[in-house]
Order: sequence, then C-alpha cells, then structure tokens
Amino acid sequence: MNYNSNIRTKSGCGPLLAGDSARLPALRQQVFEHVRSSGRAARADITRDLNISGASTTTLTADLIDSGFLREVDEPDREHGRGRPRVALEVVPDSSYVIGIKLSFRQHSAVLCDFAGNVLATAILPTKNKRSSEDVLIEQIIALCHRVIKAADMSEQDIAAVGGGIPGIVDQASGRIRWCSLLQNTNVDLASSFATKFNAPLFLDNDTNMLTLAELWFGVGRDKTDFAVVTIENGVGMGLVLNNRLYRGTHGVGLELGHTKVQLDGALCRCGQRGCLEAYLGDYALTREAGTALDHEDTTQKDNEELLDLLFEKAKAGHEAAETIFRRAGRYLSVGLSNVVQLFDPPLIIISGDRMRFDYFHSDEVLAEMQKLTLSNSRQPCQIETHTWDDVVWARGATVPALVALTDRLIGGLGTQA
Amino acid sequence: MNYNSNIRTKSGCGPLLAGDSARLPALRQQVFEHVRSSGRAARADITRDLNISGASTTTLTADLIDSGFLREVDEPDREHGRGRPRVALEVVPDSSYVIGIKLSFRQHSAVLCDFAGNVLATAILPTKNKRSSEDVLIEQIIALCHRVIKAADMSEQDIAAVGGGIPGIVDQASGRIRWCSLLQNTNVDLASSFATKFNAPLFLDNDTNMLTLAELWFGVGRDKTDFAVVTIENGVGMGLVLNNRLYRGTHGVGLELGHTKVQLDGALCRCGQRGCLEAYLGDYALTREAGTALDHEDTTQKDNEELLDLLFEKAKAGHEAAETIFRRAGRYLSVGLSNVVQLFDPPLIIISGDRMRFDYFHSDEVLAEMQKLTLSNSRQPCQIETHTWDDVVWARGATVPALVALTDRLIGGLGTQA
DNA sequence: GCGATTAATTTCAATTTGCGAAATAAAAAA
DNA sequence: TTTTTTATTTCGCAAATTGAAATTAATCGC
Repeated sequence: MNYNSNIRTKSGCGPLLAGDSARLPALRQQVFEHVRSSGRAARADITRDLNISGASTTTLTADLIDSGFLREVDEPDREHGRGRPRVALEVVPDSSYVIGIKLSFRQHSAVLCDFAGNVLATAILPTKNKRSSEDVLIEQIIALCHRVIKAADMSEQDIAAVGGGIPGIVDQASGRIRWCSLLQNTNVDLASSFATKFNAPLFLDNDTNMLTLAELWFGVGRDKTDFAVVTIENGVGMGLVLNNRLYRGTHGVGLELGHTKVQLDGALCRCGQRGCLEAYLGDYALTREAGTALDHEDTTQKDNEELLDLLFEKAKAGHEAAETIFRRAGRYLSVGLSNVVQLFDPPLIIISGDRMRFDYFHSDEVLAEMQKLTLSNSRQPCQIETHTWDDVVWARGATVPALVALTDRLIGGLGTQA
Repeated sequence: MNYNSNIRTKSGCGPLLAGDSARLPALRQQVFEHVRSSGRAARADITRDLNISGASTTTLTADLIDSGFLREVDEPDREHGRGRPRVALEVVPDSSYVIGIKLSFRQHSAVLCDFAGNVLATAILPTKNKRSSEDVLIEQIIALCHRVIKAADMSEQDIAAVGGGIPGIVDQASGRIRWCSLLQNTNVDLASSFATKFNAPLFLDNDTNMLTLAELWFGVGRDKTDFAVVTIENGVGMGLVLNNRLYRGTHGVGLELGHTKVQLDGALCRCGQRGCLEAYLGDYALTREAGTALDHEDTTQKDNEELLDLLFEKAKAGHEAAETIFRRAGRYLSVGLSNVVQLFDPPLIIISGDRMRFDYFHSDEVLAEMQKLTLSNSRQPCQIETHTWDDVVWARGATVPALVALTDRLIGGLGTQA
C-alpha cells in the first residue's frame, strides 16, 4: 500500500507539475549574474535593475566581494552630474576558468574563458574526415584542451569545467551521446569517460544549441527573450530561445528544421523522406545536380567540398544552370524561414553556419521572398540577421553550460537554466 | 555585415533583461494553487510536493483557511496505514465566481465556474451569421452573461471576472481587439467598453489560446509542461504551451499553422499566398472543389456549411471525387502536423475544432502518414489526441485568465502566468 | 484493551532575507 | 563655503521559513 499517494478524489483544475518549475536563484546569484551580464554595474544600477532595496545591494555585493567574485573598479566614472559618484563593480575574471569546444569533421575548436566570459585563448585541432571510436575522440578532446590551456599559459588544474558541442543527438542532462556523426558507436557516455581522464566535468550538448547559447550570451540575442537560430551546415538545424531559456524539445533531438516538409512528394532527402527542406539546401542536394549542370570532366574527381565551391564559382560567373541550383535552394530557404515565422512569431531569426558563405542564401531576394511568404497581419516584419560561421563562436557557446554550472556551484544553490 | 559585432569585448556576457522575468508567487499562493490543481491535498502532500517545511504548511494553510479560501474536508480518509490520518484540504468553491465565453459566428457560448473551477451553468446565445458593430457585440456578450448567471441562479454582483475568447487578433495585455472576424471595425477596445456596462472586468484573448488553456487547466495537457494544440475550424490555428505557460509569440498574432507553406506555389489561399496549409484544409478549400466533384444541381443553392456536409456525406457513401478532396486534405494535415513535430518536438499534440467531425482528418491513415513523415531518430513518436469540438470547452478555457487574475488579486501579489 | 509504533500536524524558538528610514559620503552647483 | 544632489551604508525591524521537539490520532501486536 502506498501511503504517500495524494488524496485525490476530486481531480481539481490547473496545471500539475507546477512545483518543479525552477525556483529563482538566490538574490546573491542574481546580483552576480547581473554584474556579469552588464559587464560593469554600480550598486545603484543593481538596485534599480533588480528592483531590490539599496540596503540589500550593499549587503549582497559586500558578501560577493568578500568571497572574491566581484570587485570595485578603480577607474573613476567618466562622467556624472551632481552627487556622490557611483562605483562600478565587475566580476573578478580570474577566479575560475572554463573551456568550450566544438567538435566537427574538419577540425575541433576550443576557447578558454575566464569567469567573466572573456576569451583568453583559442586553439584548433585539425582532424581527418572520418568517424572515429570513442577512445580516439576522447583523446582528441583532451589533446585539444591541453592545447588551449597551453596557449593560455595555464595548467589543467586551473580549469573548472568544460562544455562541448557535437553534431549529433545528445541527452544533455546525462551527457550521453545517442548518436553522433563523428562516432562509430551509438549511445556513448562521453562525459563519464572524460571525467576519468581530465580534472573537470564535461557538459555536452548538440552543437546548434551551443550556437544558440552563444547568441544568447554573447551575441544579438542578449537583449531578446525569444529568438530563433537557423544553422545551415551539412544539415539544416534550428535552436530556439523562449523566455530567455534554450528550448530543447522533449527528446533533445534538436529542432529539425531541415526535415520539415516544404513540398509534398518533393526531392529525395538523405533521411529517406521526400520534400524535406534539407533535400533542397543540403550540400548533397546542391552537388547531386552539379553533375548535370556542369561539364562532366569538371565534376568527376572532386570531393564534395570542392565541387560545391566550383558550383558556386560558376554560378557567380554567370553559369545559368549552376545559378538555378542556388536560386532554387534560396527560394526554399525562404519558405523554411517563413514557416518558422508563422509558427513561432519570433522577433528575430539569426541565420548562421558554414553554407552562408554562399551569398545566394542571404541575398535580399531570399529575405524579400520570405517576407512575402509571411502573413503580415499588420505585424512588424521579423528581423533577420546573418552571422559569421566562425567555429570559435560555436566553441564560445559551449562555454555557457560550463559557466552556468560553475556559477550555480560557486555562488548559488538553485540553478538558473541556460 | 560586421562579423565581430556579436562579440562585445567589455560589455559583459549572458542574457540581459533577466531581472524582469516574473518572480514566483508567494508561497501562500503556491499552496492555494497546489490544492486547487490537486482537487484535494493534505498538508503532508503539500509539504512534499512543494518541497517546503511542515511548519510553513501549517502556517500557510491556517492563514488560507482563516481567509476563507481553503477548508478541511470532513469525509475521513478511506484508507491509511498506521499513524495519524491526513486531513485533506480543498478550495472553498463558492468564495468567487467567474464566467468564460467563446464568441463565434453561429453562436456565443458561456460557462459559469466557481473558484475551484467547477462548472455551475452553461448558456448559449445563437447569433446571425454576419459581422456586427462593437455595440451590438457588447450587448450580445452582456446578454449572454446574464443568461448564464440566471441559469446558475445568481446575480451580476456575484461575478468577479469574465474571460472571453474571440476569433481574431487580440492584444491580450490591453484587451484591445486588433481585428476580429465578428466585428465590422478594427482596433476595438472591447474590454473597456465592457467595463462600463458590467460589474466585472473582461479579459480577452484569441480563441485558440483559450482552447489551449482549457487543455492545460482541465484537459490532457495538465500533466505536460509542453504541448501543442491544433485547431481546425474555419482556419487552421495553433496554441503552444511551453514550460507550463501559454506561449503567445511576439506579436500576439497567434501561431499561424494554417499559413505555413506545405507546397511551394501550391493552391491559392484566401490570404493571397499559395501553398498554405489552410488552402488545402480550410472550408473554402474543400467547397471550392465541390462544384467540380458533385452534380451541379446539388451544389448551387446551398451555403458553405451545407455544402461541406453534403460533400462529406457523399464521400462516406463512396463518391470517389468527393473522397479525394478529403483524402488530400488529410494528407496535407499530416504534413502540417509532422512539421510541428519536427520543429517543436512536443510530447503531445491535441487536435481539435469543429472540422474534426470529418473523420478523414483523424483517421489512422492521417496519423500513420504523419509518423512516416517524421524523422524518428530513435525517438518515441509524438502522442496525438483528437478532442471534442464542443464550444463549452472553449468557453471553459476562457475562464482561465479570469481565474488567474482573480487568484492573483485575492490571494497573492505577484502573478503566476497563465 | 494496552502499550508500542507510526505518521500527520502543530508549536516554538531561531534564522535568514530583505526592507525602510535615517545617516553618512562624495561630488557638483550656487 | 554652503547647498544640493546622488550613492552608499548603517541600523533596527518585520516577514518568511525552517528545524527540532512536542502533540495528536490512528494502527498493530499481544
């Protein structure tokens, strides 16, 4: 008999499970996070922005300063009116350090950040373009970490946490990799293996999520509570921030914009379906028509990457067939984006990823077409930004879970969600 | 494009605007809401579920009982093991009452609920099928309210708040109607007008949102933190619950599933675009092909609604052309649903709305096709439920904002979000 | 029926959190 | 220099919560 079962004769109304919704972090942690996100903030700013009393601010900042997490900035306030000048506070950057890494086929990238989020060093580890075993991948990650640590002239002991973004499906809570295009095996507990060989915990997530976090923490997403990030690399992915939090979906499979259907019974996708957006935008989608569009001898002995570049070059030079390929892809991108706008109504979409170097994908035409495809019920058009595809940005996003975990551990009890 | 613009060197890192995210309601209110959502709960349950101390539970419940919001249930606990038996608490239902209404073309519906969410009475006001002026609509609403009040044998003074769902675009915060298919004018401040003629405030929102709230508060959505509701009525709409909250999008325009594109350059939609989902599923989409499919004399002097029913009847009787129309619509519905799954990855989609009476829209074929169209990366398939299209359910959803506002006012200071 | 046991609830004395008001500090303006 | 203005600190105080112990109300084993 279960004596703990609730007495539930009548079933009531209203959402269940409300209790688990994370409590707000303690004020102390909020103050710290506010200073970190502001870069610099005077006590008066904190009082105003967090809507707390000045007395509390004094107490809390004094505590944080004593603990060595904050400090006063000497540099006098540049300009002020009357009254006692405000004293800016800032995060003591060298109280902790974290590493963020992005794993991909061509190369792994890493950044080393201090506790204030400043990048202290970056490193790159070129890799061979094939799937590897878990052991090899771990070795590569550790080699990469050591490389970036060395670049920053530090030691492994200085690193408090590591975050990593991988192309694949991760159960972010457990750190278990369900599937990853870099790995031969599935269902790999990379985080645990890492923990046995390195002096800091590893937090893993899907790489698109990491890029989305990069935009939320360091990019244009900082002042938005909701936005979407669309990535066009080998596949087409999406990350979503809702209410200042990364939304991961139920299965943590990632939000598969690339496999939404834009054409019933359309082009064949490598997932086996027809009409997926990716079947028009993915690299294989572009290159499989290259053979038809270009002279045969041009296409035979090139690898995919070279072929893509050739195709792009031809298109830019005015080769009509080649241009059609890109134009069509751009048109379907418009459809995909307009669907995102219709379904989510975000104020901002950030488009990123390696393939955005093909300007057909961010031409005015694509954007205009997208706006045209979107119901404009007197709404302001959704803002679209195109961002760099620099791997370091992705790696920097990977520092976010590490910073969040670290902050929770050092400063607060209950967590902010990333 | 400035590629480094997203890395601001000295301005800090992390999301800005974090401070404004609503504080949690006071524990007192959490206790009340937990009891209401449980139907009944003993103090020991509250202590466990809310993760607070028993001492607090005693204090808070005593306070709520004193204030007349909760009471102990006499009825002894049916079964318990050793130890002092727990005493169940429940909401005092008749401390306040609210009305919820759904406005539509054929009829307006209303329910009257007590503070515990129990439906005490319902009422319906048939209307003529045309757009009306603001004054007429207000009169109808007030007439409807009085009708449901009378049905419950109460008086206007007993009603503490009214919630309303309308087919249109509402700025839910201000109560201003940007556009509504029932109204001749746009930009109508219905809530203010109502306040001058009725003794309780009116909270307005889009009707799809109200249905979504109904599922969150009274339906299968209660134990999910995230789910989607798809409505098929005249148009195709969507409501989304993320993290136990209704997500409204930036512009509050509603999430326009009906105007996502499922076919580039596809069928013409009444929005002027081509290839919208609604252009295959909307009533006009079905009826415009009826003339071609059926004998001419059958179709001429019927109105849309009759024509639809005739078409459905013929299809069920085996009329091939008629059947194709529904089958195709069902197929596109599959595409739309699978796109929702790919983009949001919700654990549950609830399909509702008047048109679901056509079983072609919830046949096994549609669901099977949808699952087939969805990447199944080892994920469990998204659960799909088809629900009744009863107007009372919508109206009941409309009580939610009223109940929430009331609870905030009576019991807590700061609000839970609906 | 009677003590032992168990679980729910209450009591009570801290403790912690955060605030308002007044005091103090540091600058510009008069 | 004095006044004004703004930032920060000081100092109780009030409210919110909690842990530990006490109390209550039931069952169990004999």
